[in-house]
Amino acid sequence: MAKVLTPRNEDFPRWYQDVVAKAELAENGPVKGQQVIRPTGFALWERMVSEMDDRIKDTGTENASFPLLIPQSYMQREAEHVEGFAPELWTVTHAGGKQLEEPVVVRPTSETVIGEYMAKWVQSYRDLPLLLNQWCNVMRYELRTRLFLRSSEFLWQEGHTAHATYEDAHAFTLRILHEVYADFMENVLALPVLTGLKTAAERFAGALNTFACEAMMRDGKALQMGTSHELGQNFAKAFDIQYLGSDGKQHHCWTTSWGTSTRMVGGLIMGHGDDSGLRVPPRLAPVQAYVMTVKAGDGVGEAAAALHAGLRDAGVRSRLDDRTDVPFGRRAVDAELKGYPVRIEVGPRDLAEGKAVLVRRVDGSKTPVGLDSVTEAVTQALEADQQALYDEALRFRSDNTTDVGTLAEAVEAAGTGFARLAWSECGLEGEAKAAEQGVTVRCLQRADGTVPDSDQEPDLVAVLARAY
RNA sequence: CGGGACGUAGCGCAGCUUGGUAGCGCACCCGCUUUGGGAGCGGGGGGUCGCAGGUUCAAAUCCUGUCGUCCCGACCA
Repeated sequence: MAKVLTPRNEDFPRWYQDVVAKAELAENGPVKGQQVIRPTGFALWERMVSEMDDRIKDTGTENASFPLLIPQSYMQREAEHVEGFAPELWTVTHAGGKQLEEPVVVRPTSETVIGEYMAKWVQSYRDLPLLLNQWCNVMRYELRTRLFLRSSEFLWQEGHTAHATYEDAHAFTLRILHEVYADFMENVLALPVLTGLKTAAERFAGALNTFACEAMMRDGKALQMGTSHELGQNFAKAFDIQYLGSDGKQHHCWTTSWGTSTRMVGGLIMGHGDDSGLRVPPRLAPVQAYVMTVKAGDGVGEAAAALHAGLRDAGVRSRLDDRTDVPFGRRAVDAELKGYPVRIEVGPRDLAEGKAVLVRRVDGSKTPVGLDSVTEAVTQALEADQQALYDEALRFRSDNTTDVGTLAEAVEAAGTGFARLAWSECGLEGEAKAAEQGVTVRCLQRADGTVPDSDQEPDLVAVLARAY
């Protein structure tokens, strides 16, 4: 078979670009760092949005929409926040052909505008918690960009909540991390993620603590897939988000914010893809089953259409390809590039035996299946392959995670994967030193892998890796 | 933003050293034969050579600048 993609082990970044291009996921926009997401890529994002949105709403959070443009003065109200985002801001200085009196910034994130409105909407402890989310685009100026992984404009979801107490805000931050983010990533994206606490160096600008989900890509590098921040009372004080408590006194709220972006599409590609292209986990897949005619023949088109209809009736997201003007090989290769979990091939030879061929993307296996049992076989395959992808990714991560005793060993091990080192052995100095060699502390965990409440806990483990 | 490489048709590239009317493969269009793993043959369309200056009778080719892309760093979802 002709080589369609640069092999992963030959040049991983090139392989990634090849997949993005050949699977028709996205391409560069006309302005530096921007991206055009094509229908095949956007369909993946839409499925992510759908699954994530359900989980977000299950926490009682409601969607709303806030403006793209933010007064520059808002950004400046929280000192660390401005400082952290200043290098990434896009600023609008003109409108209607005239210079603006106060420049406005294009949102890099919306803590500030939303904080302003939270302050209006929260009056009493009875208004709490206030749980908001918005799906939108944000812009951050970036020096080095890569499709999906880092672009100047990207799509995301940002949740913003206000709570009466520290405990409630803290608990909610972790609830989002586990019940929404990690749950979605592991059960839908089939990507095992480490959940942990970010070090001060990696913390969100203006946050008390940042928690994150980190996944391992197939080149051993880490990708931060989502973050959940407890903002303490920093923004509440900057934006005067106060409530009257049952004690008759005014109190500042405790706020949180949390986000996941189109970067997850990049994670999906690099977490599951192989030398033939994308491999999309069935629960996520916009197209789960791809029914294709192999070649023209008596009753072939009809049989394929019937199988397609049967699958749809059974709730399978099926697509029919009955084209006869494109050779079989090209269509098969294309289906593999796009990572459709299963393919049903129907040709005259199969029909003569009353069968179709079930091809599974995960392992490439081909199994003849009686026409009557195609739907059942597909359903079972989808179920099994969702698990197979997760298991494979988990195994890869375990095989490439090393427990080490010194910083030097950690940096060495991070060349191929994750290194686990006692935080007491690493420390802020070790973190800075590793950073010089392109290795960062991805997160801090307790020895048993659970998420610490703060970096002051004893016996924490630092996970070090190279990262995207 | 520093270091390196590269911008020639939608994609991948040759041509540049030694200036002289722009080429190849794939993709695209038409026809016929094909369709069980990127089909074959024949015919055809498409590029002010990233952009702007300069040198020259003449610039894809030489010079300067600029923009963009990729890789490595610094900054980051």
